[in-house]
Amino acid sequence: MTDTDSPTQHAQPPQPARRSDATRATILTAARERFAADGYERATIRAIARDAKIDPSMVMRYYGNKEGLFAAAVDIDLRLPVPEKVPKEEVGRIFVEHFVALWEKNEVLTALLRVGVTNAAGAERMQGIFKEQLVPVALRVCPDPEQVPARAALVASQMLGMALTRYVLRLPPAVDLPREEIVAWLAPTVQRYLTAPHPGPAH
Amino acid sequence: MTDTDSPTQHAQPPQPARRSDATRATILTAARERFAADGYERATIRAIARDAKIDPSMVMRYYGNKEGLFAAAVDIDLRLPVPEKVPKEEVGRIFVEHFVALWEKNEVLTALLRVGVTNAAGAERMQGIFKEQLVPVALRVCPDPEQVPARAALVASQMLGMALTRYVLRLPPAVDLPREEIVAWLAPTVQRYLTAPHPGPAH
DNA sequence: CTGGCTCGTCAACAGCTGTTGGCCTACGCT
DNA sequence: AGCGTAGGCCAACAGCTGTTGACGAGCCAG
Repeated sequence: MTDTDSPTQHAQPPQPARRSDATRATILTAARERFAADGYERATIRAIARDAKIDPSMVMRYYGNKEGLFAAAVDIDLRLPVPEKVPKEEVGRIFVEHFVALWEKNEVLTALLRVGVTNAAGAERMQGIFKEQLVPVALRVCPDPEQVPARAALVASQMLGMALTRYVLRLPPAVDLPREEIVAWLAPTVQRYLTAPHPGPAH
Repeated sequence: MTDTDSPTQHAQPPQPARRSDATRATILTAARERFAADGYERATIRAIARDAKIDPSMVMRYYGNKEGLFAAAVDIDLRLPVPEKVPKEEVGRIFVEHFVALWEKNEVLTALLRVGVTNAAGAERMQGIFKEQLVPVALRVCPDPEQVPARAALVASQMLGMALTRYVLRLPPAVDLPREEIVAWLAPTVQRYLTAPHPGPAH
Protein backbone atom coordinates (compact mmCIF):
# COMPACT_ATOMS: atom_id res chain seq x y z
CA MET A 1 0.00 0.00 0.00
CA THR A 2 2.76 2.44 0.91
CA ASP A 3 4.83 3.15 -2.15
CA THR A 4 7.45 5.33 -0.56
CA ASP A 5 10.04 3.17 -2.31
CA SER A 6 8.28 3.29 -5.66
CA PRO A 7 10.95 3.19 -8.35
CA THR A 8 9.99 6.62 -9.62
CA GLN A 9 10.45 8.30 -6.25
CA HIS A 10 13.76 9.59 -5.00
CA ALA A 11 15.20 7.41 -2.24
CA GLN A 12 14.86 9.16 1.11
CA PRO A 13 17.49 9.11 3.86
CA PRO A 14 16.32 6.71 6.60
CA GLN A 15 13.81 8.57 8.77
CA PRO A 16 12.75 7.47 12.23
CA ALA A 17 9.64 5.31 11.71
CA ARG A 18 6.53 7.23 12.68
CA ARG A 19 3.18 5.82 13.59
CA SER A 20 1.60 8.01 10.90
CA ASP A 21 3.70 6.76 8.01
CA ALA A 22 0.81 4.79 6.54
CA THR A 23 -1.44 7.84 6.58
CA ARG A 24 1.27 9.99 5.04
CA ALA A 25 1.66 7.49 2.19
CA THR A 26 -2.09 7.26 1.67
CA ILE A 27 -2.26 11.03 1.38
CA LEU A 28 0.56 11.08 -1.15
CA THR A 29 -1.00 8.50 -3.45
CA ALA A 30 -4.37 10.21 -3.23
CA ALA A 31 -2.69 13.52 -4.01
CA ARG A 32 -0.94 12.04 -7.05
CA GLU A 33 -4.19 10.67 -8.38
CA ARG A 34 -5.99 13.96 -7.93
CA PHE A 35 -3.18 16.08 -9.36
CA ALA A 36 -2.91 13.72 -12.33
CA ALA A 37 -6.64 13.75 -12.98
CA ASP A 38 -7.54 17.37 -12.22
CA GLY A 39 -4.46 19.57 -12.24
CA TYR A 40 -3.34 21.85 -9.45
CA GLU A 41 -6.32 24.13 -8.88
CA ARG A 42 -9.11 21.60 -9.15
CA ALA A 43 -7.27 19.03 -7.01
CA THR A 44 -8.54 20.44 -3.72
CA ILE A 45 -7.11 19.49 -0.38
CA ARG A 46 -10.60 18.54 0.73
CA ALA A 47 -11.00 16.11 -2.17
CA ILE A 48 -7.59 14.57 -1.56
CA ALA A 49 -8.37 14.17 2.14
CA ARG A 50 -11.71 12.60 1.28
CA ASP A 51 -9.98 10.07 -0.97
CA ALA A 52 -7.51 9.29 1.79
CA LYS A 53 -10.39 9.04 4.29
CA ILE A 54 -8.89 11.53 6.74
CA ASP A 55 -9.47 15.12 7.77
CA PRO A 56 -8.19 17.97 5.55
CA SER A 57 -6.28 19.45 8.47
CA MET A 58 -4.04 16.38 8.56
CA VAL A 59 -2.75 17.25 5.12
CA MET A 60 -1.76 20.66 6.42
CA ARG A 61 -0.07 19.25 9.47
CA TYR A 62 2.01 16.74 7.53
CA TYR A 63 2.87 18.82 4.47
CA GLY A 64 2.55 22.42 5.63
CA ASN A 65 0.45 23.72 2.77
CA LYS A 66 -0.76 22.77 -0.68
CA GLU A 67 2.53 23.59 -2.37
CA GLY A 68 4.39 21.39 0.08
CA LEU A 69 2.00 18.55 -0.60
CA PHE A 70 2.55 18.92 -4.32
CA ALA A 71 6.31 19.03 -3.91
CA ALA A 72 6.20 15.83 -1.86
CA ALA A 73 3.84 14.12 -4.30
CA VAL A 74 5.92 14.65 -7.43
CA ASP A 75 9.46 13.96 -6.23
CA ILE A 76 10.52 12.12 -9.36
CA ASP A 77 13.59 10.13 -10.30
CA LEU A 78 13.45 9.27 -14.02
CA ARG A 79 16.13 6.55 -13.62
CA LEU A 80 17.31 7.09 -17.17
CA PRO A 81 19.50 4.28 -18.49
CA VAL A 82 23.23 4.98 -18.57
CA PRO A 83 24.03 5.42 -22.24
CA GLU A 84 27.51 3.88 -22.05
CA LYS A 85 25.93 0.48 -21.56
CA VAL A 86 23.96 0.49 -24.81
CA PRO A 87 25.09 0.61 -28.44
CA LYS A 88 25.21 4.20 -29.65
CA GLU A 89 22.81 3.59 -32.51
CA GLU A 90 20.15 2.11 -30.23
CA VAL A 91 20.06 4.87 -27.65
CA GLY A 92 16.98 6.38 -29.29
CA ARG A 93 14.97 3.20 -29.03
CA ILE A 94 16.13 2.54 -25.46
CA PHE A 95 15.12 6.02 -24.41
CA VAL A 96 11.67 5.88 -25.98
CA GLU A 97 10.97 2.44 -24.52
CA HIS A 98 12.07 3.62 -21.11
CA PHE A 99 9.88 6.72 -21.21
CA VAL A 100 6.78 4.93 -22.41
CA ALA A 101 7.17 2.30 -19.70
CA LEU A 102 7.76 4.99 -17.09
CA TRP A 103 4.69 6.89 -18.13
CA GLU A 104 2.38 3.91 -18.07
CA LYS A 105 3.63 2.55 -14.76
CA ASN A 106 2.12 5.23 -12.57
CA GLU A 107 0.54 8.62 -12.71
CA VAL A 108 3.26 10.73 -11.14
CA LEU A 109 4.46 11.99 -14.50
CA THR A 110 0.95 12.79 -15.63
CA ALA A 111 0.41 14.73 -12.42
CA LEU A 112 3.60 16.67 -12.97
CA LEU A 113 2.73 17.46 -16.57
CA ARG A 114 -0.81 18.58 -15.78
CA VAL A 115 0.35 20.79 -12.94
CA GLY A 116 3.40 22.14 -14.77
CA VAL A 117 1.16 23.64 -17.42
CA THR A 118 -0.84 25.90 -15.09
CA ASN A 119 1.30 26.22 -11.99
CA ALA A 120 4.59 28.09 -11.78
CA ALA A 121 6.05 25.76 -9.16
CA GLY A 122 5.17 22.77 -11.32
CA ALA A 123 6.85 24.31 -14.35
CA GLU A 124 9.99 25.01 -12.33
CA ARG A 125 10.01 21.44 -11.10
CA MET A 126 9.91 20.22 -14.69
CA GLN A 127 12.74 22.55 -15.63
CA GLY A 128 14.73 21.10 -12.75
CA ILE A 129 14.14 17.51 -13.80
CA PHE A 130 15.07 18.41 -17.34
CA LYS A 131 18.33 20.09 -16.33
CA GLU A 132 19.43 17.64 -13.67
CA GLN A 133 18.33 14.34 -15.18
CA LEU A 134 17.94 14.59 -18.95
CA VAL A 135 20.71 17.01 -19.88
CA PRO A 136 23.51 15.16 -18.00
CA VAL A 137 22.61 11.90 -19.72
CA ALA A 138 22.41 13.57 -23.11
CA LEU A 139 25.85 15.02 -22.45
CA ARG A 140 27.28 11.53 -22.71
CA VAL A 141 25.71 10.73 -26.09
CA CYS A 142 25.79 13.92 -28.09
CA PRO A 143 28.75 14.63 -30.35
CA ASP A 144 29.09 18.35 -29.56
CA PRO A 145 28.92 19.44 -25.89
CA GLU A 146 27.74 22.98 -26.48
CA GLN A 147 24.67 21.77 -28.34
CA VAL A 148 23.55 19.37 -25.64
CA PRO A 149 20.85 21.60 -24.10
CA ALA A 150 19.23 22.22 -27.47
CA ARG A 151 19.30 18.52 -28.39
CA ALA A 152 17.91 17.54 -25.00
CA ALA A 153 15.13 20.09 -25.43
CA LEU A 154 14.24 18.55 -28.78
CA VAL A 155 14.04 15.12 -27.18
CA ALA A 156 11.90 16.53 -24.39
CA SER A 157 9.59 18.18 -26.89
CA GLN A 158 8.90 14.88 -28.63
CA MET A 159 8.55 12.77 -25.49
CA LEU A 160 6.40 15.28 -23.64
CA GLY A 161 4.38 15.90 -26.78
CA MET A 162 3.53 12.22 -27.07
CA ALA A 163 2.65 12.11 -23.37
CA LEU A 164 0.49 15.19 -23.81
CA THR A 165 -1.51 13.90 -26.74
CA ARG A 166 -1.79 10.35 -25.39
CA TYR A 167 -2.29 10.68 -21.63
CA VAL A 168 -3.59 14.22 -21.12
CA LEU A 169 -5.47 15.41 -24.18
CA ARG A 170 -6.29 11.83 -25.12
CA LEU A 171 -6.48 12.32 -28.89
CA PRO A 172 -8.08 9.01 -29.92
CA PRO A 173 -5.47 8.00 -32.50
CA ALA A 174 -2.67 8.67 -30.01
CA VAL A 175 -4.44 6.61 -27.36
CA ASP A 176 -4.95 3.73 -29.78
CA LEU A 177 -1.33 3.53 -30.86
CA PRO A 178 0.24 0.31 -29.55
CA ARG A 179 3.40 0.73 -27.52
CA GLU A 180 5.59 -0.97 -30.08
CA GLU A 181 4.37 1.34 -32.78
CA ILE A 182 5.15 4.42 -30.70
CA VAL A 183 8.64 3.10 -30.21
CA ALA A 184 9.03 2.31 -33.90
CA TRP A 185 8.01 5.83 -34.92
CA LEU A 186 9.66 7.90 -32.18
CA ALA A 187 12.93 6.04 -31.74
CA PRO A 188 14.46 7.31 -35.01
CA THR A 189 13.38 10.84 -34.13
CA VAL A 190 15.04 10.78 -30.72
CA GLN A 191 18.08 9.04 -32.16
CA ARG A 192 18.46 11.82 -34.70
CA TYR A 193 17.97 14.61 -32.17
CA LEU A 194 20.68 13.12 -29.99
CA THR A 195 23.34 11.95 -32.41
CA ALA A 196 22.74 13.25 -35.95
CA PRO A 197 24.91 16.11 -37.20
CA HIS A 198 23.42 19.56 -36.90
CA PRO A 199 21.08 20.08 -39.85
CA GLY A 200 20.94 23.85 -39.37
CA PRO A 201 20.84 26.43 -42.13
CA ALA A 202 24.19 28.20 -42.56
CA HIS A 203 25.73 27.45 -39.21
CA MET B 1 -8.33 47.16 -31.57
CA THR B 2 -11.08 44.76 -32.52
CA ASP B 3 -9.57 41.61 -33.95
CA THR B 4 -12.77 39.81 -34.82
CA ASP B 5 -11.27 39.22 -38.25
CA SER B 6 -7.93 38.05 -36.90
CA PRO B 7 -6.61 35.40 -39.30
CA THR B 8 -6.72 32.71 -36.64
CA GLN B 9 -10.41 33.19 -35.89
CA HIS B 10 -13.16 31.57 -37.84
CA ALA B 11 -14.95 33.99 -40.13
CA GLN B 12 -18.38 34.83 -38.71
CA PRO B 13 -21.54 35.30 -40.79
CA PRO B 14 -22.32 39.02 -41.00
CA GLN B 15 -24.05 40.04 -37.78
CA PRO B 16 -26.02 43.25 -37.34
CA ALA B 17 -23.53 45.78 -36.00
CA ARG B 18 -24.13 46.36 -32.31
CA ARG B 19 -23.08 49.30 -30.28
CA SER B 20 -21.29 46.95 -27.88
CA ASP B 21 -19.06 45.28 -30.46
CA ALA B 22 -15.99 47.12 -29.26
CA THR B 23 -16.59 45.99 -25.68
CA ARG B 24 -17.20 42.43 -26.80
CA ALA B 25 -13.90 42.40 -28.66
CA THR B 26 -12.06 43.93 -25.71
CA ILE B 27 -13.44 41.20 -23.48
CA LEU B 28 -12.35 38.50 -25.89
CA THR B 29 -8.77 39.70 -26.17
CA ALA B 30 -8.52 40.10 -22.42
CA ALA B 31 -9.93 36.59 -21.99
CA ARG B 32 -7.39 35.15 -24.43
CA GLU B 33 -4.53 36.79 -22.56
CA ARG B 34 -5.72 35.51 -19.22
CA PHE B 35 -6.48 32.00 -20.43
CA ALA B 36 -3.09 31.87 -22.13
CA ALA B 37 -1.27 33.11 -19.05
CA ASP B 38 -3.18 31.40 -16.26
CA GLY B 39 -5.22 28.47 -17.57
CA TYR B 40 -8.92 27.99 -17.09
CA GLU B 41 -9.35 28.02 -13.33
CA ARG B 42 -7.04 30.87 -12.44
CA ALA B 43 -8.30 33.05 -15.28
CA THR B 44 -11.20 34.47 -13.29
CA ILE B 45 -14.02 36.42 -14.84
CA ARG B 46 -13.31 39.22 -12.42
CA ALA B 47 -9.70 39.45 -13.58
CA ILE B 48 -10.70 39.38 -17.24
CA ALA B 49 -13.28 42.09 -16.62
CA ARG B 50 -10.72 44.18 -14.77
CA ASP B 51 -8.34 43.92 -17.73
CA ALA B 52 -11.14 44.93 -20.08
CA LYS B 53 -12.08 47.77 -17.71
CA ILE B 54 -15.71 46.74 -17.45
CA ASP B 55 -17.96 45.07 -14.91
CA PRO B 56 -17.88 41.27 -14.47
CA SER B 57 -21.59 41.07 -15.06
CA MET B 58 -21.09 42.30 -18.62
CA VAL B 59 -19.10 39.17 -19.39
CA MET B 60 -22.02 37.08 -18.24
CA ARG B 61 -24.51 39.07 -20.26
CA TYR B 62 -22.54 38.79 -23.50
CA TYR B 63 -21.24 35.24 -23.20
CA GLY B 64 -23.68 33.51 -20.86
CA ASN B 65 -21.16 31.91 -18.56
CA LYS B 66 -17.48 31.14 -18.26
CA GLU B 67 -17.59 28.17 -20.61
CA GLY B 68 -19.30 30.28 -23.24
CA LEU B 69 -16.63 32.93 -22.89
CA PHE B 70 -13.92 30.34 -23.33
CA ALA B 71 -15.63 28.85 -26.37
CA ALA B 72 -15.87 32.29 -27.95
CA ALA B 73 -12.28 33.16 -27.07
CA VAL B 74 -10.65 30.12 -28.69
CA ASP B 75 -12.57 29.72 -31.92
CA ILE B 76 -9.54 28.78 -33.99
CA ASP B 77 -8.95 28.28 -37.67
CA LEU B 78 -5.47 26.86 -38.24
CA ARG B 79 -5.53 27.80 -41.96
CA LEU B 80 -3.26 24.96 -42.83
CA PRO B 81 -1.68 25.22 -46.28
CA VAL B 82 -3.21 23.06 -48.97
CA PRO B 83 -0.67 20.32 -49.58
CA GLU B 84 -1.35 20.00 -53.28
CA LYS B 85 0.28 23.35 -53.88
CA VAL B 86 3.66 22.38 -52.44
CA PRO B 87 6.19 19.76 -53.48
CA LYS B 88 5.58 16.52 -51.63
CA GLU B 89 9.06 16.40 -50.14
CA GLU B 90 8.76 19.88 -48.63
CA VAL B 91 5.44 19.43 -46.87
CA GLY B 92 7.21 18.82 -43.55
CA ARG B 93 9.09 22.08 -43.68
CA ILE B 94 6.03 24.02 -44.83
CA PHE B 95 3.97 22.62 -41.97
CA VAL B 96 6.53 23.36 -39.28
CA GLU B 97 7.09 26.89 -40.56
CA HIS B 98 3.36 27.48 -40.62
CA PHE B 99 2.85 26.21 -37.08
CA VAL B 100 5.72 28.16 -35.59
CA ALA B 101 4.49 31.34 -37.26
CA LEU B 102 0.96 30.66 -36.08
CA TRP B 103 2.06 30.08 -32.54
CA GLU B 104 4.13 33.24 -32.28
CA LYS B 105 1.57 35.50 -33.90
CA ASN B 106 -0.91 35.51 -31.04
CA GLU B 107 -1.73 33.73 -27.85
CA VAL B 108 -4.92 31.92 -28.85
CA LEU B 109 -3.12 28.65 -29.31
CA THR B 110 -1.30 28.99 -26.01
CA ALA B 111 -4.62 29.66 -24.31
CA LEU B 112 -6.16 26.60 -25.89
CA LEU B 113 -3.22 24.39 -24.92
CA ARG B 114 -3.13 25.62 -21.32
CA VAL B 115 -6.85 25.14 -20.92
CA GLY B 116 -7.01 21.84 -22.77
CA VAL B 117 -4.71 20.29 -20.20
CA THR B 118 -6.92 20.88 -17.16
CA ASN B 119 -10.39 21.44 -18.62
CA ALA B 120 -12.51 18.81 -20.30
CA ALA B 121 -14.17 21.28 -22.68
CA GLY B 122 -10.75 22.55 -23.72
CA ALA B 123 -9.50 19.04 -24.40
CA GLU B 124 -12.56 18.29 -26.50
CA ARG B 125 -12.02 21.47 -28.43
CA MET B 126 -8.48 20.36 -29.22
CA GLN B 127 -9.72 16.96 -30.32
CA GLY B 128 -12.16 18.71 -32.62
CA ILE B 129 -9.52 20.91 -34.21
CA PHE B 130 -7.30 17.88 -34.65
CA LYS B 131 -10.00 15.85 -36.35
CA GLU B 132 -11.52 18.57 -38.49
CA GLN B 133 -8.45 20.52 -39.50
CA LEU B 134 -5.30 18.41 -39.25
CA VAL B 135 -6.55 14.96 -40.23
CA PRO B 136 -8.27 16.07 -43.47
CA VAL B 137 -5.12 17.80 -44.64
CA ALA B 138 -2.97 14.82 -43.72
CA LEU B 139 -5.35 12.67 -45.72
CA ARG B 140 -4.10 14.34 -48.87
CA VAL B 141 -0.42 13.72 -48.19
CA CYS B 142 -0.19 10.32 -46.59
CA PRO B 143 0.33 7.27 -48.76
CA ASP B 144 -2.07 4.93 -46.93
CA PRO B 145 -5.52 6.30 -45.99
CA GLU B 146 -6.19 3.99 -43.06
CA GLN B 147 -3.03 5.16 -41.29
CA VAL B 148 -3.82 8.83 -41.57
CA PRO B 149 -5.12 9.33 -38.00
CA ALA B 150 -2.04 7.71 -36.50
CA ARG B 151 0.30 9.76 -38.66
CA ALA B 152 -1.57 12.96 -37.88
CA ALA B 153 -1.37 12.16 -34.18
CA LEU B 154 2.39 11.75 -34.48
CA VAL B 155 2.64 15.15 -36.15
CA ALA B 156 0.47 16.65 -33.45
CA SER B 157 2.62 15.11 -30.74
CA GLN B 158 5.75 16.76 -32.11
CA MET B 159 4.19 20.14 -32.83
CA LEU B 160 2.31 20.36 -29.55
CA GLY B 161 5.35 19.07 -27.70
CA MET B 162 7.50 21.86 -29.05
CA ALA B 163 4.80 24.40 -28.21
CA LEU B 164 4.56 22.93 -24.72
CA THR B 165 8.27 23.10 -23.93
CA ARG B 166 8.79 26.47 -25.63
CA TYR B 167 5.71 28.55 -24.84
CA VAL B 168 4.19 26.94 -21.76
CA LEU B 169 6.85 25.19 -19.69
CA ARG B 170 9.50 27.55 -21.06
CA LEU B 171 12.44 25.18 -20.84
CA PRO B 172 15.30 27.65 -21.40
CA PRO B 173 17.00 25.75 -24.27
CA ALA B 174 13.66 25.44 -26.08
CA VAL B 175 12.99 29.15 -25.63
CA ASP B 176 16.44 30.05 -26.93
CA LEU B 177 16.14 27.99 -30.11
CA PRO B 178 15.93 30.29 -33.15
CA ARG B 179 12.97 29.73 -35.39
CA GLU B 180 15.07 28.54 -38.32
CA GLU B 181 16.70 25.94 -36.13
CA ILE B 182 13.36 24.61 -34.95
CA VAL B 183 12.32 24.27 -38.57
CA ALA B 184 15.59 22.59 -39.50
CA TRP B 185 15.25 19.98 -36.76
CA LEU B 186 11.50 19.35 -36.83
CA ALA B 187 10.79 19.46 -40.56
CA PRO B 188 12.41 16.06 -41.29
CA THR B 189 10.49 14.55 -38.36
CA VAL B 190 7.13 15.77 -39.59
CA GLN B 191 8.01 14.85 -43.15
CA ARG B 192 8.78 11.31 -42.04
CA TYR B 193 5.62 10.99 -39.93
CA LEU B 194 3.52 12.06 -42.91
CA THR B 195 5.12 10.37 -45.89
CA ALA B 196 7.67 7.73 -44.87
CA PRO B 197 6.70 4.07 -45.12
CA HIS B 198 5.44 2.46 -41.94
CA PRO B 199 8.50 1.49 -39.87
CA GLY B 200 6.50 -0.83 -37.63
CA PRO B 201 7.72 -4.13 -36.23
CA ALA B 202 6.21 -7.15 -38.02
CA HIS B 203 3.36 -5.46 -39.80
C1' DC C 1 -0.31 4.03 36.89
C1' DT C 2 0.50 8.46 35.10
C1' DG C 3 2.45 11.78 32.30
C1' DG C 4 3.33 13.58 27.79
C1' DC C 5 3.09 13.31 23.00
C1' DT C 6 1.31 11.83 18.58
C1' DC C 7 -2.78 11.03 15.72
C1' DG C 8 -6.95 12.47 14.45
C1' DT C 9 -11.62 15.21 14.37
C1' DC C 10 -14.56 19.23 14.50
C1' DA C 11 -15.80 23.85 13.71
C1' DA C 12 -14.76 28.01 12.07
C1' DC C 13 -12.33 31.96 9.70
C1' DA C 14 -11.57 35.14 5.78
C1' DG C 15 -11.24 35.32 1.05
C1' DC C 16 -12.42 34.38 -3.49
C1' DT C 17 -15.42 32.25 -7.10
C1' DG C 18 -19.35 32.18 -10.74
C1' DT C 19 -23.61 34.07 -11.19
C1' DT C 20 -27.93 36.98 -10.55
C1' DG C 21 -31.21 40.90 -10.43
C1' DG C 22 -32.11 45.63 -9.93
C1' DC C 23 -31.12 50.20 -11.13
C1' DC C 24 -29.37 54.19 -13.69
C1' DT C 25 -27.73 56.41 -18.00
C1' DA C 26 -27.66 57.69 -22.66
C1' DC C 27 -28.02 56.57 -27.34
C1' DG C 28 -31.05 56.35 -31.50
C1' DC C 29 -35.41 55.88 -33.66
C1' DT C 30 -39.99 57.95 -34.60
C1' DA D 1 -38.90 66.07 -28.16
C1' DG D 2 -40.13 61.82 -26.17
C1' DC D 3 -39.46 57.18 -25.37
C1' DG D 4 -37.98 52.35 -25.74
C1' DT D 5 -34.11 49.83 -25.27
C1' DA D 6 -29.44 48.46 -25.03
C1' DG D 7 -25.11 49.32 -22.41
C1' DG D 8 -23.16 49.53 -18.11
C1' DC D 9 -22.53 49.51 -12.86
C1' DC D 10 -23.49 48.09 -8.07
C1' DA D 11 -24.55 45.00 -4.44
C1' DA D 12 -25.46 40.71 -3.11
C1' DC D 13 -26.08 35.53 -3.05
C1' DA D 14 -24.47 30.79 -2.09
C1' DG D 15 -20.76 27.87 -2.49
C1' DC D 16 -16.20 26.52 -2.28
C1' DT D 17 -11.22 27.33 -1.16
C1' DG D 18 -6.77 27.04 1.86
C1' DT D 19 -5.73 27.40 6.40
C1' DT D 20 -6.03 27.63 11.59
C1' DG D 21 -6.83 26.53 16.41
C1' DA D 22 -9.06 24.09 20.04
C1' DC D 23 -10.25 19.74 21.75
C1' DG D 24 -10.53 14.61 22.57
C1' DA D 25 -8.54 9.59 22.18
C1' DG D 26 -4.92 6.41 22.51
C1' DC D 27 -0.09 4.88 22.44
C1' DC D 28 4.27 4.65 24.98
C1' DA D 29 7.98 5.78 28.30
C1' DG D 30 8.82 6.65 33.12
